[in-house]
Amino acid sequence: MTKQTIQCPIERTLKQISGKWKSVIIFRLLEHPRCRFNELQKLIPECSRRMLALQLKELEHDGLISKTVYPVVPPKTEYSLTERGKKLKPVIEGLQEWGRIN
Amino acid sequence: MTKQTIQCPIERTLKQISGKWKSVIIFRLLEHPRCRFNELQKLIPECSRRMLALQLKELEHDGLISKTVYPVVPPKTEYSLTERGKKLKPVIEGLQEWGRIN
DNA sequence: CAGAATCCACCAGGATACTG
DNA sequence: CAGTATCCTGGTGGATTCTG
Repeated sequence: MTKQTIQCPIERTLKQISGKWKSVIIFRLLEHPRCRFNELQKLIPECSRRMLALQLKELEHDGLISKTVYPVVPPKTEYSLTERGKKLKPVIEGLQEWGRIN
Repeated sequence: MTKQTIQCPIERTLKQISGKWKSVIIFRLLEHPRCRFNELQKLIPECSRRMLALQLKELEHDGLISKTVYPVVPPKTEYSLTERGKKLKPVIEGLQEWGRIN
């Protein structure tokens, strides 16, 4: 988990979404709800498997996404945004929009 | 400057505002336009002078803030948001708001 | 006052290999 | 398939000192 400093709300938000791949993961999950691990991998090929796992774990810990594990062989998991995570939509779109026109 | 990866607009935005202190600096400059170096220091006491200087330099390089240097002794500088930087206001407020209620 | 320079510790993250 | 485990390196950021 990232370092401990004084926390104003902006910082808390950024801590939760600005991990190296978090914003992209959230963005992908907004357009592709219910993604499997490997699907996310393909959607974000520059992100290593290790990093993807780490970031997903943090996002889950922060309650932004939830993981469903199907007890089948071979393993199958699905990731989706929680309600809390979905509330980020306008914010993420704001970031997207500003980045697009600037 | 931060590392080079594939750039979707969100990432570009986050790169520019999510340096360790950048969002806070921007936030402070939204409420306190035209701040001197030491004033910012006092507004963000947990940020070291070194870091403040580095972050300000990057923000300036990215065209989010501008620096005015008055040719006086002792030195006097003032930092303020550029137009481009000011456009971040709704985004920053979105981050702030989400962090506040979540 | 407003920084720049230097030194150093730590850890984020890549590459690779292994597993239930 | 969906992850761990381990090893290793470059970069981030703190502390301190110097300067125009």
